[in-house]
Amino acid sequence: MFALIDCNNFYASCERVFRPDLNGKPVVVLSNNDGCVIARSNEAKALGIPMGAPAFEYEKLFRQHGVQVFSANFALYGDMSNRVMTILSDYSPEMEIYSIDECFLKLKGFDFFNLQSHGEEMRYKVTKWTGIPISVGIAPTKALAKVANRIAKKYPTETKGVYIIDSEEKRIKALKWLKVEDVWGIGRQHSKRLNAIGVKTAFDFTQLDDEFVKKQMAIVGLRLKHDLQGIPTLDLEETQIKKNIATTRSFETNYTEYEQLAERISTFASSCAEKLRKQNSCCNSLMVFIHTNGHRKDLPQYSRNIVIKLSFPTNSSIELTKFATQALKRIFKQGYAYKKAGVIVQDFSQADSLQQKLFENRDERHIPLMQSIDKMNFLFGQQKIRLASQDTKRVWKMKQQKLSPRYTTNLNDIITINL
DNA sequence: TCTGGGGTCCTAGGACCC
DNA sequence: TCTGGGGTCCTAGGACCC
Repeated sequence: MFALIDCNNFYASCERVFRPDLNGKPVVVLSNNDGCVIARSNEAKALGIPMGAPAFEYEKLFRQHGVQVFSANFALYGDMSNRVMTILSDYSPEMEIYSIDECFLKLKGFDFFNLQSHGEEMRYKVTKWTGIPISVGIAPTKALAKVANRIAKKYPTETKGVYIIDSEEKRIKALKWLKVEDVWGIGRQHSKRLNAIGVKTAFDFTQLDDEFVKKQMAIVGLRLKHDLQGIPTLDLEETQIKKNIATTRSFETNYTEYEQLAERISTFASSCAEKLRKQNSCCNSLMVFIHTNGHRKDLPQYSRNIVIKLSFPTNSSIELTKFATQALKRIFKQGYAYKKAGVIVQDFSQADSLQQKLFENRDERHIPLMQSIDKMNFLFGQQKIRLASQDTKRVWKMKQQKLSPRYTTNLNDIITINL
């Protein structure tokens, strides 16, 4: 059996942990730059605020209904996630952290366990120790565990937040209840096509012919179908090491000058380098992209990306910044109002087993230098040591008007309790 | 005026090899 | 008029996830 544990309205719940006065009130969390709604409490969902809603379009509604609005506080959410995952890791030796607020547990050898009470205990302990409410779905396959989780979340009182699919009757009942567009792995495109041929529920989907599913949705779709039929096809995935690393941002205002973009690109490249070093990888290729604001039909549009093959694998901030700046030079065009840019590094090799090249002009001195920088930044706070090409005067700022304190990661922000 | 940021996997098709 | 048969590797683009 697999368990899928999912935090309810995760970001909104994190904000509430330290603001219990917000319980029962509508809460939304916005994306970077306070752009879109990326998390909603149940009360906010009930007001009809959709996922991804542009904040400026909903300002009036927020005010009318006293919706509590927060800027994304990823320092807080990341730390809360670690706490939740650490607790859950005690409930099975095999765990896959699927996203910031979700994990799978493999319950192999749990035949003599009462899974219902096992799930209820997880739920009790996580809520008690972190303040985050969770839902638990348990089933013979991952895709069915996802379905079970949905039921647990939808009917918290009836299920006590834990639902188990452990019989054929329950499986069929659950699949007939679930709309095909809500199935994990079936997105907008596929559900449109499926709906068109009369496939409305997850159950309808499992009744389709294998060949047909494979033709329409490739091998991924077929695996999903089998998993939903109760034939375990998807197993826990262990990959911890990322295959791509990106740092990209939208700007609060438009940038028109090369120098402004060059500073951003330098910062993004050195952030990618830092993330590479964290997972002990070097990259062999790098992409830089810039584009104007696609929503502004009144402005001339320009969008380009460029991929640079590096002559040697590296994770040095200095090297990557140099390559990224060269790349930017080749795609930058004067006369446009740029709104977004980013750096993506790809094609990794392991940092400690690099292939030596005959004409490699890699500077070995960067290795201890980067180690020292990382160490100092860890000790003295993020970004204390930066490259001169980065924003040393802290000119650049993200729009974050409703940022909550970093309650759990910054001593200055720790809460005070008056007894 | 204001519209996020990060990932994964798969497939088709082109370029190339012998 | 007729023009083989088998591979590999790479990339762009599509679909999906949270």
